[in-house]
Amino acid sequence: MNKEERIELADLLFPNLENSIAEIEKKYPERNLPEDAMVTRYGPSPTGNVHLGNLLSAFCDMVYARESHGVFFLRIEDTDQKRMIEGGIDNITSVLKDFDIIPTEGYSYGGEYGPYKQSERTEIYQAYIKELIIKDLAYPCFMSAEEIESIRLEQEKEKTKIGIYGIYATDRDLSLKEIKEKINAGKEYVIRLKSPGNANNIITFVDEIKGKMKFPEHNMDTILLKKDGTPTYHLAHVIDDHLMHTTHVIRGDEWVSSIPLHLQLFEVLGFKPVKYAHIAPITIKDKETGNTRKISKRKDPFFGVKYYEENGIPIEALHLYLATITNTNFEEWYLANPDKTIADFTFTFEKQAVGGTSFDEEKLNNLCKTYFSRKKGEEIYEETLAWAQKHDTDYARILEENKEDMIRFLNIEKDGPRPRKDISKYSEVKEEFYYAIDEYFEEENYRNTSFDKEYDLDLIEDYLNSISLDLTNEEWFSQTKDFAEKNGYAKTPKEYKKDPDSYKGHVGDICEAVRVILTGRLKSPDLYSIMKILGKERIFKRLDMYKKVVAK
RNA sequence: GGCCUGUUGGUGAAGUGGUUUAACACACUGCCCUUUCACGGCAGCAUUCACGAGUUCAAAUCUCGUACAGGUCACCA
Repeated sequence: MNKEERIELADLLFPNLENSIAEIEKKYPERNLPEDAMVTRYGPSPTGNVHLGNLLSAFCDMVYARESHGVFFLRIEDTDQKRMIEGGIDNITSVLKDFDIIPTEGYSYGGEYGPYKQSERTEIYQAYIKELIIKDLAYPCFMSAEEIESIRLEQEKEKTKIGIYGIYATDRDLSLKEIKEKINAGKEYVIRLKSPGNANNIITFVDEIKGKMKFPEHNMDTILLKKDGTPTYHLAHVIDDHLMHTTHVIRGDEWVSSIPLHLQLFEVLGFKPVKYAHIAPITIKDKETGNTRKISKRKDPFFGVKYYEENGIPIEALHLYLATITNTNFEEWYLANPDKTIADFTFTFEKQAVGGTSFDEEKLNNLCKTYFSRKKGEEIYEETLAWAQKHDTDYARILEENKEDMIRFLNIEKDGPRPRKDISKYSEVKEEFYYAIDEYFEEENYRNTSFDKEYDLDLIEDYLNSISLDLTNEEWFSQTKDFAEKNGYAKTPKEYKKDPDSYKGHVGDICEAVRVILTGRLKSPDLYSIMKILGKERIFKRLDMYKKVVAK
């Protein structure tokens, strides 16, 4: 085909395009940003639930754009209408919102570089395809699924590379006449790239994360436009990221193998290529096989984003975990800087893992504890309440009714430099502080306490009568020791251990009895703080309850 | 099978040719602190970096081979 014929073909295939390439390009001017600013994008396809890996890549997009004062936009990649699921798009936007990963631009956020939904951009892709046909870099291909399948079988047998290329690309050099005949006969077709590559050439490429890589040049006549006129991911990616002036495409490792194709498309279309940063997959040990593998939506519902929400893992703690996966030096920095947040950290591609990253639940758990330990009681209260309103409305009611008490309980031992780390999830607050709520405490009625140990309840009653609740912690403990001594108990466990026969016990035994009576358990945060919050009236009420239970 | 990428302790990992007798964190164990539990402190936990060969005065770090693992090879993204 000569150029005139190709123009005729292009017009025949795409007769009614509204805008020329020149007009399209005009609508997407350079962005007015500082020189080093990164423009990143999250491009989910609304075909299922969002999982941890998706979240990680969106998180990376966000932090890199934020720290370089760039742009992070959301683009819905819905070119495959068949796989769309109902509510898929809304699900994506709401998950991003819930997880506090907020684009600065894009679908549902607005911006000048839209539309940010690929299904609304079909004509744009077609305009570029039309150009490629004129330039002899794309062609209509009429091969049927059966033909392609038989070629594949043959290639498998011959042990050659699988795909449509070279001699297998039978429709590559059809004449205009032949094409017209096929179209008139009602044959359906796709548009394929007329790949100018030679697989014997080696191309080198530098990934922002993985570093230098070598590949054979791309030589497949990859499908660019599907039978229904919509683009494949590859075409849409290259055109959109060109027009939207994306500087860095941060995406999953699974895309590495299409780098040669994408690079070739940038070249063929005359675009400046983006920089790529391929994130190592989050992996998990498969329970059945014992092998490490990438997390999957189907096999690991656990890694669906809902899990975190439902179990009350704080979003910020999850961010912390994503940050430790993103940059291997983050965790150490965070621990060394107790007063700083993620936004103060500078992420770099160099510090990003190259191989797979195993999901470590223990680590997440620990990060959550650190997160809670750094929060004030008020904050924990508010966040827990917000969570409970969604997932445990009964507890939300209780929290609201006991707001002041709860905050005081949550603040116990928060003043010092070494805060407690006993909560890792919102859902644990209820269990950890059930004794803070009279209603629960009465219900529980020492259910989890074993009564094999007998306490001198008269003595404890005397003690509780004698102790004032207006003391400092030091004064209280010193008085408690005095009380212990007066009543035949050792002042310290050490003294007791030296000469157990001379004492009935030691001060710790008295504290233990009080602790069991007031909280129903052997372990608790600072006892005197609890006593102060409860007040005398509730203290004696609990003592009476305890007596009744023991009497049974 | 082709192509690409990995492989460091119980776990996540730092490490880019020589102050590495391999950081840090999690987990675990022991001790200390202590009214309990946490928190915190100290100590222990890889004489060795999948294996084999090579380059070098010097290798976890560079090269090659082997094994294993992961990814990918759709009119899905």
